[in-house]
Amino acid sequence: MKDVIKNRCDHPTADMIYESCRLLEPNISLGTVYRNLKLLADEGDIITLETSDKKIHYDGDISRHSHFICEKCGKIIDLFKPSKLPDELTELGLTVKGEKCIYYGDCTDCTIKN
Amino acid sequence: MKDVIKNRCDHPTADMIYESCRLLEPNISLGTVYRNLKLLADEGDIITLETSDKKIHYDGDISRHSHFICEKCGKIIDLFKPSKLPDELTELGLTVKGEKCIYYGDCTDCTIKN
DNA sequence: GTGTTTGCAAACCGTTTGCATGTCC
DNA sequence: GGACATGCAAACGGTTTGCAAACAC
Repeated sequence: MKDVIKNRCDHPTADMIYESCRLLEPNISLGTVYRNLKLLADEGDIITLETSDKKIHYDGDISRHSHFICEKCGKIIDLFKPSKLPDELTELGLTVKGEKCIYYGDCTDCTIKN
Repeated sequence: MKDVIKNRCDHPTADMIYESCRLLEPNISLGTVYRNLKLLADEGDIITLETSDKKIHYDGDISRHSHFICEKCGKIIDLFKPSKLPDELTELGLTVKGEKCIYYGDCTDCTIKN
C-alpha cells in the first residue's frame, strides 16, 4: 500500500490508489484504503494536498517541495527548487513544515487555450 | 449577501455565512447561500480557500495577499506583505493569480502548547 | 407575459465508521 | 487465546441540484 503510493510520481486521489491496489489485491476494500491513507498521513509518510475538486490528493514524496495547482484543469505540478519563504511568516512566528505551500493559478496549457 | 462577506475580516465557511445572513433575512435558505457564493467566486468577487477541514472557506478581500493555515487548529492567517514568488513558476510558464498561495504549518499558539 | 431568483428537500459523492470476520503471533 | 488488520455496508456531512413558487421588469 505504501509502495503503491511511493512508486508513482503523480498525486493520486484515494480512488485512484484504490484502483491501483485492486490490480495487486483484487479484494481490497475502499475503507481499508482510506484507513491506511489516513494512517500514513498521520505518521508523516505521505503528504495530503487540498485541491478545489473536493478530493484529497496524496503525495508519496515527502521531500521539501511545494506545489502548483491549476484552478482551471486541476493539474498539480511539483516545484522542487527551494524557494525563499516570506519574512512575514517568521515575523508572525509561523513555521511552515517541509515547505508545504500551494500556489494557485493557470497552467501553460490552460493559458494557451484561452 | 456580498456585503455580508465583504464586511467581515475573517474567512467564513458557507454555514457561517448562512448564519450571518439569517440574522438579516431569516428565511434565506442554505441552497441560496451556496448558489450565490459560487456565483461570486466564479465572477472573482470573492476568493475560495481549500483547507483540510473539508469545508470551503471564503475571503471577501480579493486584494493581493496570501494565506497561512495551521494544520493543527485550522486557523487562517492573512499575509499581506507581497512576497517574491519562486522563479521556478515563471520558468515553467505558470501564472499565480492575485498571489494566491497557501502555506501550511503550525501557528504560534499550537507551537507553544506542545 | 418572460426571465431570473428563491426556498425547500432530496440527491450527490468523497470520506468515515461500526461491526463481524479473518489473520498473525 | 489476544491484538490487530480487513471487507463490507451503512452512515456522515458539506455541497449541489431539481422543481415549484415568488419576484422583477
